[in-house]
Amino acid sequence: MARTPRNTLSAELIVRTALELMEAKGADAFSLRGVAAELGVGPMALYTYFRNKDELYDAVRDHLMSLLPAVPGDASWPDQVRSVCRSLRLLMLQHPCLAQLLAGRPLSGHETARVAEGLLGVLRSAGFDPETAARTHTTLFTYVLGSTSWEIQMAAERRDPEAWRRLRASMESLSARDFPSVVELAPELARTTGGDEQFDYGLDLLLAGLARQKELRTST
Amino acid sequence: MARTPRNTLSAELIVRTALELMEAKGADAFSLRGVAAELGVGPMALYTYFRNKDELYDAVRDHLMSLLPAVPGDASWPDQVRSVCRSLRLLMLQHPCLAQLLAGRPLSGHETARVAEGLLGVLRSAGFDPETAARTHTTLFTYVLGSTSWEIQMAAERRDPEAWRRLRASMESLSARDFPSVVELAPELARTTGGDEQFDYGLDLLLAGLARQKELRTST
DNA sequence: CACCGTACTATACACTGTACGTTAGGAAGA
DNA sequence: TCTTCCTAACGTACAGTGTATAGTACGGTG
Repeated sequence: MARTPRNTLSAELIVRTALELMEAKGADAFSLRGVAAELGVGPMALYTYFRNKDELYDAVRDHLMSLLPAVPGDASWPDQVRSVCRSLRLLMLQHPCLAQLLAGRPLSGHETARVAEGLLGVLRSAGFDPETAARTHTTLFTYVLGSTSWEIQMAAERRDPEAWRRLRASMESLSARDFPSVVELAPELARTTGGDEQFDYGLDLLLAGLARQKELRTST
Repeated sequence: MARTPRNTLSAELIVRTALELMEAKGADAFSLRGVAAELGVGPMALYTYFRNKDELYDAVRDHLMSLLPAVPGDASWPDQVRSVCRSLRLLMLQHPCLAQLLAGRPLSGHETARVAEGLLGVLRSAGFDPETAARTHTTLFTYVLGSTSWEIQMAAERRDPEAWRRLRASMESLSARDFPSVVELAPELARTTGGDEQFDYGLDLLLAGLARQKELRTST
């Protein structure tokens, strides 16, 4: 009788289960014991495949990153940049835990290099010099990360009635004397927190700045 | 004999102590019991002043935000925007835990409204319409947040020798066939991760995009 | 002086990640 | 076939965590 069946686990299975739990309950409510229980296994069984919790985090992150689509080859470079940035944002929106995984742990591994590769390739082909390409890549990447993380967090806020009530209350308690602009623009601020238009607005600002910089370079 | 001296605590003292611990050991290694021990008090004593850990987090965040300087009145609007963004970045660099506090919890409270107020005031004075001002504010804010969080995280990485070694190793194991651009631009990427120039580069892109957009609006 | 609210303590519970030592299933060698 | 060894999974244990609950003593007010 198979009291302790062997090879029921695998790194891939653990990662999949961990991802499910994170998506169901959020990345912070995730625990090793939780995923072990889900797999019907003791907590220590996971340590056969991962040295610690952080390593499992990284594996989940890399798995998610591997879902990123390739850069479309037939498009202008601004459209290619847009595509890469939107893909990353979309992936973060579909898997909200990804934001926390990207923010909380340093990147490493091949999958994260794929994002960089796509973007850097586009920029280099567009004629940017190495330093500018690297700087631009970092700028775009951090913009997507910050902007989308913020969006996700705000969306989560809106879903929790208690937190949402508090936020509204603290907004309305602001005196128009001390915070005239915030009070005046409250409806616009609420409307521009997240969404495709907001994301594209910032992205287009960056691209417009890039285009202008490119003009200046080539004209001299 | 004063076995249980009264009024030794206060919300402000707790916040100060919590901040010290966070800065010394990082925001994630912070615990209520640690603060209590530092204050020579039982863990539950803190619950007189804060309903839970998150509320203490928020109090620390608001305290840090109150350290932000006012917007300089005598400057062009792009310089004013630059000043606000740089101030926030500087504060985050001086208090690395602030990045985690801003990312992990929703904003609320008057102190966070102050940042918004400064930026929104500048943009409104510069002639931006309400919607554009709100959109621009969100874009700038999320850029500063994302960019500086990233910078802080990378700097922390570099300080930990073990993590740093791993990062280098995983970078060098990338094949030049699969990741030509990443491999080619590795030195530039390492150099452009963080620093004032990198931050200003992205900020200037955004400002250039804004300037161009402003031209287009006024010309029509 | 009696009283009561408030500031703090003590105890306890349900969690967490993980170090350590043990056990049993499968494969390989004699 | 029997022995041996490796390793996947187990169980136990420990030092933490946040916090619910109940108890206690001080300080100001009647």
